[in-house]
Amino acid sequence: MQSHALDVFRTVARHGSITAAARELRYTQSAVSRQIAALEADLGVVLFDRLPRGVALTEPGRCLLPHAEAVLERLDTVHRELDALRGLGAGRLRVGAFPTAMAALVPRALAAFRDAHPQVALSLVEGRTPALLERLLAGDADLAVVTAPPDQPLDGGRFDLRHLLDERLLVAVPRGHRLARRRTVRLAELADDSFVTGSTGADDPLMRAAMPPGFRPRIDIVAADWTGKLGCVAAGLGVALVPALAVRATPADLVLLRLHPDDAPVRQVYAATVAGRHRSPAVDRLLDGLTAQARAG
Amino acid sequence: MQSHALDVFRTVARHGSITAAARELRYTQSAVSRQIAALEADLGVVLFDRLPRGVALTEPGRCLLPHAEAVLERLDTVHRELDALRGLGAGRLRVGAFPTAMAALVPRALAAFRDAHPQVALSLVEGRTPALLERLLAGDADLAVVTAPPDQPLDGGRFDLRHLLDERLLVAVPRGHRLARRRTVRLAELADDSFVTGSTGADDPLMRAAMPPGFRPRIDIVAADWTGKLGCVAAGLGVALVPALAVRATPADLVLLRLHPDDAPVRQVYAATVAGRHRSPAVDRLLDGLTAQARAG
DNA sequence: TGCCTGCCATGCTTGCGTCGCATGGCTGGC
DNA sequence: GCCAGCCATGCGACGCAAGCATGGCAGGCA
Repeated sequence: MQSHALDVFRTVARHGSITAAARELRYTQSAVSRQIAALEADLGVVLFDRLPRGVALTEPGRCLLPHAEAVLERLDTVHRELDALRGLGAGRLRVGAFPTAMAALVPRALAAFRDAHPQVALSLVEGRTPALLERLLAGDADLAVVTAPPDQPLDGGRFDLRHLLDERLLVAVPRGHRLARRRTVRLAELADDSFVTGSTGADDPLMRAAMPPGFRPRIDIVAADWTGKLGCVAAGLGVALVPALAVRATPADLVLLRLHPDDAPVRQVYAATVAGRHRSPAVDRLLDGLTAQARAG
Repeated sequence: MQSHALDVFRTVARHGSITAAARELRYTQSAVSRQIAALEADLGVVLFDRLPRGVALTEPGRCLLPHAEAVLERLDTVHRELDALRGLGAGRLRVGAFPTAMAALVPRALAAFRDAHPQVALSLVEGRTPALLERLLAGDADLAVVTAPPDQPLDGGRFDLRHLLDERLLVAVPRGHRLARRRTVRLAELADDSFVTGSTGADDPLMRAAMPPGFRPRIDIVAADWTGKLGCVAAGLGVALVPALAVRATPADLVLLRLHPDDAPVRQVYAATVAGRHRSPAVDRLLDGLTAQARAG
């Protein structure tokens, strides 16, 4: 006896008509009639009385119906559970992350994910938050690790946002710098220092986020990546604002100072997916991994 | 997906070997191999890792196994319950009967049936023949004990009619009545007697059935049930026509006389089911019980 | 190292099962 | 009486299931 026959039986019972069930199931009436007859022969009972207009469940038919429904429901559960497992046994996971999240947080979470689910193909794209969100909406990414300065909150309606952490800004100064012994420093105390940034002036997101009104830093050096920036700082060519996420270990030739809370609004870091879209088990699993990684620091 | 495949899957999982499962299931190894492969293709997951010596359940395979067992167990339950229905181990039997058949014939047959098949749930509804037949057609009753006067034969085409007995009419007279010593009496001999009936005159089905043309009985007393009617007769207030079925025992203060065959057309009593409809074993068994009870008088 | 056995996968072939189309029979409504 | 609705069934085509035969791989033993 096959579960398909039980589905047909259930549909006929619901409609009280072989012809109507055949219509719904996209069969001819004759095929359904024969399927019911075969099921009756298999079970050795008559399941329906054939009336002039339709069919009526017999006692054995009434006995079978709840069982049929239970079996079909169970098989639905099977399919759902295997779908969930399948999502982690194969497939792809396309991730985007903003630059400083790519220093440690995201790579570590991805490495753990790959250890657990080696069959899932991973890809990681770096970008700035606005571009990453576009990728999400376009379906080119499954998940993006993004950040938002306090003055530019993310659109909570179009995205599901999982808060990962609040990111602090640090100041990198060379070990011999006059402020090297401090723990916390104010921006005003750096007014005479040259800043090493990723881009010139107001274009740099870090500088813009940290900039109180009227403060105009001197920028003599622009370096694209953190190796270059921190190298310049260590050589005494200037100081730099550094997101905590970008620091995997404190280099021996640098000192990292905290910015005073009044000078450095805290950036919030989220893992974003598109609201209302099916989320694969892999995405769910990576979300959990990122959350754990953020907690572990 | 068919339940047979689940049984094969379960057997392979138990043995940890396709070849051993094939042996138990009386298939070749190749057939079982292909059935597992088909199930895997159907579900979109790998259920077994193929080892040099046998097979091992994968994660999806381990997920499916308890579900497979539950579905197969459920289907076993289906088979058992339907077997029980087929063999009278369960189910319901809904019976209807016309009033005088409920005095002794039908209750006795039902009592015997319940003694033999206590798991079958019984219900009994009293009604007049036309209403009972409607209940049959509507599927609200499985069997009805009905009667038909000779001038109103039942529709033999829509119903299967099992003839149970021909019901005779008797005359109840008080023990001191002038005709009490007789065995048989003619209606004309009762012309001067007052009749006790269930309703006035021509409305009473018994009076109408027994009434020869031109015979106009005097009706002084109307009593609804047989206790009342026979009580009045015993008290000498009149005589009454009594269906043989209504008499469970001859009361000590009454004499029951037969009506002469020319005066009393015999009513036929049938057990009716709907023609062309599946008849459950319970119905068949009750038909036999009613027949036996009718013969036993 | 070579041979043998165990075990699963797969090609080829045959018979069975399923289903569409066409048709027949019955019932109920107009 | 005719028509429509509805279920059952014959015929034929196609797909599926399973046996036989064979291939490939791994492990054990002489």
